[in-house]
Amino acid sequence: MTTQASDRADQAGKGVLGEQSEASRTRILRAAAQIAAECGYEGTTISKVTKRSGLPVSSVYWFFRDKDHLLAEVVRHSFDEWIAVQPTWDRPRPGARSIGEALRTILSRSTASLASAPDFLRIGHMLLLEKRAEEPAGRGIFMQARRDVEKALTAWFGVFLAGDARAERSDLPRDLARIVIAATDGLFLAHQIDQAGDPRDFVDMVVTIVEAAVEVV
Amino acid sequence: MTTQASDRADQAGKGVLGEQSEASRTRILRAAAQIAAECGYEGTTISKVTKRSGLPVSSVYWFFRDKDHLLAEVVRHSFDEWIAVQPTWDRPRPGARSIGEALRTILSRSTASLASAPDFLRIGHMLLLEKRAEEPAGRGIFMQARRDVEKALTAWFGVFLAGDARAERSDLPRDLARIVIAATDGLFLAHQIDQAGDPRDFVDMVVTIVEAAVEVV
DNA sequence: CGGTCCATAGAGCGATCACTACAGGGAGCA
DNA sequence: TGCTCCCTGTAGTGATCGCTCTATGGACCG
Repeated sequence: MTTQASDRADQAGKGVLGEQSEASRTRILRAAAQIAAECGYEGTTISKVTKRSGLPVSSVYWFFRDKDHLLAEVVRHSFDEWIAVQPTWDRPRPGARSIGEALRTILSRSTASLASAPDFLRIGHMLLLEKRAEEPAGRGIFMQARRDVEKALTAWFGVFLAGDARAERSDLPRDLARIVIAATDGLFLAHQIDQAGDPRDFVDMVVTIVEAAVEVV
Repeated sequence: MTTQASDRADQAGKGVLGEQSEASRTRILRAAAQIAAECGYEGTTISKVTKRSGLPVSSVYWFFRDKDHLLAEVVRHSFDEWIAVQPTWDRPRPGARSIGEALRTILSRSTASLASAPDFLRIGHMLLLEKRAEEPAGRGIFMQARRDVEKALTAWFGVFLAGDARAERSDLPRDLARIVIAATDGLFLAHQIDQAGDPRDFVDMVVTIVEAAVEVV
């Protein structure tokens, strides 16, 4: 899941855009992300994007094929920004003693960034909730990102539990990964209501749940 | 949280509509619920509603003030339908021995109906995800419904834990209620991707989590 | 039969939608 | 100076949006 070239750059055959060009493209993406967060998928109009970005409609269609591809790139761009600041899930931190401690370290950073720039998560959830006939391009991108995260989390749990007696149940790491993701989804949604909720409480909750789940199983 | 009279019935001063009238109103609500599930809030257009319901636009505006109030009534109607088939949360079932067993009984019925008619949950989640300036009427209705459920769940846990040593921590029942709600949200969302997932697995998961949480705290 | 009210039918309003066409400006190179 | 290419500016397309208007069919009451 890495950033691919835009529609325009694809046609030009180069992955590199000029400074001005890149800046304009990013301004459009940011404006679209904000508006999608406020008005939803269908509520995001090209007119609003041009007003907020300050760029004309022709610039939007210069960089992006149509509205659908614009929003797909918003999801991709936002997810790439998020994943770039994540700690590596490849293996447990060397100093970690318990699974709870290790998980807490990672989740603290993940949720902190989730609270600051969750556009891909917000828009992705919107796209998951709609079951329309012709699915938007952004939906596929979000689902792929989700699968990647689940895979990484599963691997992380797998490595951590290696040598453990419970490792015999081969689907335990995957179940734990799904619990973490589902808990993140549910509490991200709860956060939309109760903005005052402390992210650390959220982390405590998830860690408690996972520790307990490992204990019980 | 009970069904209120519609805009039209309000003006007429009577809560009762004729047979034909009630049937038409319900057809419009059902059509709007389906379309909102497919296309989202802004994607729900009066034109689509008239096509699917078979009733003309004038009938829609006869029963509902505008699009916003129509969708608010969809949320209310769907939630009322759901709550009507729920078991009472007032007190634990007499025969239940453990909190896990009691919770399992209730959650089994709740999730079974969630899988069949979750329109209010789906639309409600959409409304929660959007943080627009002027909030839709349906959002307030959904949040009130949510608070009612949290309250009932909190009371249920409170009664169940009465006399327990842990009852000293007065916010434990509320925390448990929020865990159940967040887990339901998260796994409802996961269900949108993996339609094949067995609801019973879902119940097992939540029960395990709550049992563990009670144990650990 | 005429009067009243409910619900439906359908035309049409101005505004906005996604998107296109095309001209023009500015930086680089000659 | 003139040519080229990238990006911007503006005007406009037909379609559809939410919503209003007026007319009408049918049930009930006299």
